[in-house]
Amino acid sequence: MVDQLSERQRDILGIVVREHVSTAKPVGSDVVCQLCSFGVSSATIRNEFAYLTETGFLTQPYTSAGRVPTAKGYRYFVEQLMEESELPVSEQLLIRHQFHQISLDLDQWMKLAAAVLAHVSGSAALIAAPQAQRARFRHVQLISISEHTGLMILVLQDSSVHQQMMLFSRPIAQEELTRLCSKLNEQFGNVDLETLRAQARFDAAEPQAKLEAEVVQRILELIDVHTTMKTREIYRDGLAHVLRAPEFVEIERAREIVEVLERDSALEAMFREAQIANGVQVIIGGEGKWDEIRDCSVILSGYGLPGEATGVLGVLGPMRMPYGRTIPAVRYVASVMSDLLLRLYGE
Amino acid sequence: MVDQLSERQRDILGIVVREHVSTAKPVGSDVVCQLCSFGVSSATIRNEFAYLTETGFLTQPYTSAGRVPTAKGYRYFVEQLMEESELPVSEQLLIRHQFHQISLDLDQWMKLAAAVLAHVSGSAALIAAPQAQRARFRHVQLISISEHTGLMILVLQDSSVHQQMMLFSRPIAQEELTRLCSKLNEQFGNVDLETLRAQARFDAAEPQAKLEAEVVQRILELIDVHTTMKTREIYRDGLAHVLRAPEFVEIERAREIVEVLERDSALEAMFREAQIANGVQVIIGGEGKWDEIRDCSVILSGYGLPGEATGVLGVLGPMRMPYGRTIPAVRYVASVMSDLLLRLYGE
DNA sequence: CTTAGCACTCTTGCAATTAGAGTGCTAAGT
DNA sequence: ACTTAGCACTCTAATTGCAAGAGTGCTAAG
Repeated sequence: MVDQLSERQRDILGIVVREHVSTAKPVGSDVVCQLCSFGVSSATIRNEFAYLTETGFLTQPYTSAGRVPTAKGYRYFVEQLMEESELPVSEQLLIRHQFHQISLDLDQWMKLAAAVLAHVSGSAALIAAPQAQRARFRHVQLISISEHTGLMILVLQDSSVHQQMMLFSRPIAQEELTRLCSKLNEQFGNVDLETLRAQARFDAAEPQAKLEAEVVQRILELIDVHTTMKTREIYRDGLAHVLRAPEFVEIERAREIVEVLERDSALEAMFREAQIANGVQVIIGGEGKWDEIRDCSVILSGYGLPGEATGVLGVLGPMRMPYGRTIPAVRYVASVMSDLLLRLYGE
Repeated sequence: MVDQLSERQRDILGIVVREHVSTAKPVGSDVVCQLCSFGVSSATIRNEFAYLTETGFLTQPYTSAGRVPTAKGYRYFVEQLMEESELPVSEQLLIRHQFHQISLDLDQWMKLAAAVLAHVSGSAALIAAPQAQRARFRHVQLISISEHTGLMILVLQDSSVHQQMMLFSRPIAQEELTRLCSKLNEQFGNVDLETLRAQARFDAAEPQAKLEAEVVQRILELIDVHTTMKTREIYRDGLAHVLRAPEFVEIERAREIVEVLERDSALEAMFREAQIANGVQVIIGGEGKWDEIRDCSVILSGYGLPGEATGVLGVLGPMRMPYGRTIPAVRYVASVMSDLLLRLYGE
């Protein structure tokens, strides 16, 4: 990315990107000529085109067609040329308002966030639930369902609630479960995960408290699952939007994208990168790593409370995307979600 | 549907359906002629074609092409002609095994059910979480998050767990919350919903127990939401499968379907019907009611414990669908889910 | 360095043609 | 009265050719 572009080349690249984004067609030299402010002829533009094509910022779909930006071209545009246009304040307020309308519920928020993001971006929206980096025990409750089954409810320090069924090897009454829970809640009240783990090992050695040992075991398992970010819920919306883009008229391409969007593991791979980087992350054309989305771009942003609980949200759309509008939109929704989480998890 | 078809007409219709399902192309008279057992010429078949077309079981995509079954044709096939071929026992066992592999967790089961259904049917799988017809209180827990916020966890008789954040108008400590919960749990232990509702009205009149009144209020709200089936979670999988069908090469059609599959409300409308009927329900070509899926079929089945908690699952695919295989598949997965729920909710 | 001019390339759209599939009808056969 | 061979007819799908147009690359002159 050491290529130095002249002022004019930058301008031309910018024009080509903007024009191509809005028309979806290759951009010819005289179109640029008419749009650009410096008075030069289309022949000059053509010379510059030749250079930009040689250096990999543009391509031609076929010999002697207009030019189309490459992934490298878009990248340059996003990093150097683009100017972001914030969401209009009225829309910002509308969004914030919608979140405050609904109840204080993470699940609802996630769905709304996906819907809002899909709406403002016109692309497919993705959002992964926030996840704690390190989890601490807060509360456990065991509820007897039948003689041999119970429902365990676990609340962690980050306010996440987890539930799991348990099968008991002997009949156990609610009273015994309640007693056990009181004990555990008191005992583990503000204990570190490591301490808890040590405790578990200790308990396992003592055969008399079989039930307790098992419950503790389960608690640890759930915490592990919660922390490894393998299983977090991914919310999607506006999937149909991407099928609107002309680059997906051939159903094959469209199916490929839908398959990626459906496969949690594929998305997690991208999310992982974005969660580490801070700020908005733009993946253009799969960046060589994800061939299935070679003509898509993904705009992601982490959100949440760093160190406490963080998630990832963003959009996936055609590479030919209005970055200048979409990036601020993603950033804004991320900030709204962060604010909400701050309220939810307490200060 | 009073049309009487002769033995031979039925046979021909069956052949056309089966052939069209496997080739996706209009079926000509001599193809049928070669496939049918009774020795008649293609001219005779053509005469029968004319009748079947007139009575609305078949159509021609254009004058002088082969015949294609109409929705009515498929309907007749499904109800009278089709013979179901059960899933091979090996596959049945494999499926059951998969469910027993994973932990005793409804959410996991739903995801797996969707995946399995998508896999065996080769279409898009849909599954709505089971929902209680009438809900009874079982347990409530309030956990202090910060001075002014608390997390309410509500467990109903059907083992469903609900959570909601609460904002307090005055600082409240965990002790007070715990005390309140104990009281409520004892008081409402096995109380009917109606009694609870009456209680709430009574409480509202007494100003001194503001917190308690609000908690009870929230509990009732959650139960309402849980029972109205407006909000239950819908799991999807194998969405990309339907884009494989040749009827969706024109992206427009494909987008329409994806839009329907994405919109919860659209699916709920269909689910509602299937939940009432028992056994497997087949909706062919939208049945005049849902134009967006005019060339799709939906196969649905209720599952769960009637009177206790029931859900709906099924698949959506092109109208040209191997009903004889798909219907048993849906039925089988529904039965597996019912068995699992029986275990989960206790006998 | 810029630009006018021009030949060249490639797509796109349109029309005409052909081959083939499959029908519908008629008239003859059983 | 049902069946069937025969045949004209219709419509699609694939191929071809052609003309228009867009846009380029190159060259030579400003």
